[in-house]
Amino acid sequence: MGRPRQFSEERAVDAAMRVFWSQGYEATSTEALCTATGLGRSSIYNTFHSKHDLFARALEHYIQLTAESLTSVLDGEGTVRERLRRLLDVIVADAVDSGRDGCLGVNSMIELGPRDDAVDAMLRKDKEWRIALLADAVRSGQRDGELAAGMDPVSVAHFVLSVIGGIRVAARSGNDRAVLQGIADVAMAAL
Amino acid sequence: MGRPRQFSEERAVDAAMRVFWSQGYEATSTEALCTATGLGRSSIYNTFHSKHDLFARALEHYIQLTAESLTSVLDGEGTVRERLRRLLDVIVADAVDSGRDGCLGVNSMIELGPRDDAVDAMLRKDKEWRIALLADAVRSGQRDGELAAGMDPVSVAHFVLSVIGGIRVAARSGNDRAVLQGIADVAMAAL
DNA sequence: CAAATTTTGTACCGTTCGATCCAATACTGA
DNA sequence: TCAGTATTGGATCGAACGGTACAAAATTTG
Repeated sequence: MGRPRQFSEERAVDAAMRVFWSQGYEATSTEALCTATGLGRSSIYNTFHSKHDLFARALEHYIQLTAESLTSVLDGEGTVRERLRRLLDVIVADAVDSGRDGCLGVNSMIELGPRDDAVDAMLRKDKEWRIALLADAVRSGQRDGELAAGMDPVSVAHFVLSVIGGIRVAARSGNDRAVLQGIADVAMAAL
Repeated sequence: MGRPRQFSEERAVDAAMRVFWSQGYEATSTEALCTATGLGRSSIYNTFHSKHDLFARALEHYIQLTAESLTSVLDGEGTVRERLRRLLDVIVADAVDSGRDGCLGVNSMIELGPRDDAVDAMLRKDKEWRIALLADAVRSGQRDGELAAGMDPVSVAHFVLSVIGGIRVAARSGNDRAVLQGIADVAMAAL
């Protein structure tokens, strides 16, 4: 009962995510969120309670999107090395697509991680999950004799995540596709 | 002539650098800068003209410090591979020392790069300089037959910078020394 | 010593921030 | 049809922001 909503909550979260992504948390005003989502202040506060809560929703949405992308690549066809290669290619392609926005996860960890426990916990949990997924892939590649057995799978997982982070920072620094692709190429030589 | 300063400009810039480093630009209030530097508002604005200008000074100071560190490692003893290894070790050690502060350069590029031309230009110029230095080192290693000749030196340079960025992001994400060291170890396998 | 000059501390400026209040609006269910 | 309920737009809140004005204080120079 009551007056029905004139907007889609999911669409609003998605629009908010994009603004936070390109401008950062502090630099995004509530008015900017109103313009981007098309909602009025009342609707935003009535639905999401605060700027911080809306940001958490947006970040969760982003984490879910990228998680799906990661699993779909790692569950794909081919050897583990081929799949890791494809993972980096996807990262490069995404980085080129999103221009200088970089990665919302990395951006948020840097801007808010050290002083926002809620955000920190979300990103930490997601990171642990990705490390486990990558480490599993590495272990399976090592079992098949396809990846060097001497390396610690968890370290390799951290390395891959670190290279991904580095590529996204490089993208936000304005490097072009060739540079990002070159980084991915060299990184693959380590595996 | 006139009343003499009661503070050291250099010390003030250094103190400001540390606050910006750990809190970020937007999240650092002018009052926080007063407390950290020990100066009053008047002294800050009389000397540095604006928060943004003070930040530029602080960032320049940081860039200079890290540039000195980079040259001192790359100009050191040993093979190129040994020096690159030592470079990553220094990065890891610094990252552990500065705790979750990460790298002011990376932090600033992410927070301000896309919307602050002055900051963007400073960081871009510094990056180009570091790429050139690293690429030179790689080329010299390749001439001596000590590094694989097949790789593009500039790509390798970007890779190293990217790994450094990744390590610093990982540090700001709260990873401990063992994780950071593991990333450096795997990265060295690519060279 | 006094005029000139610069720094310093304090009070304050206008603006913008995130957030709230409230009446008008648009629905549901009895 | 109308009481009840939730959403909406608009006005507005107090706090905090970056920055300024101004006079007292502390020097140098003549």
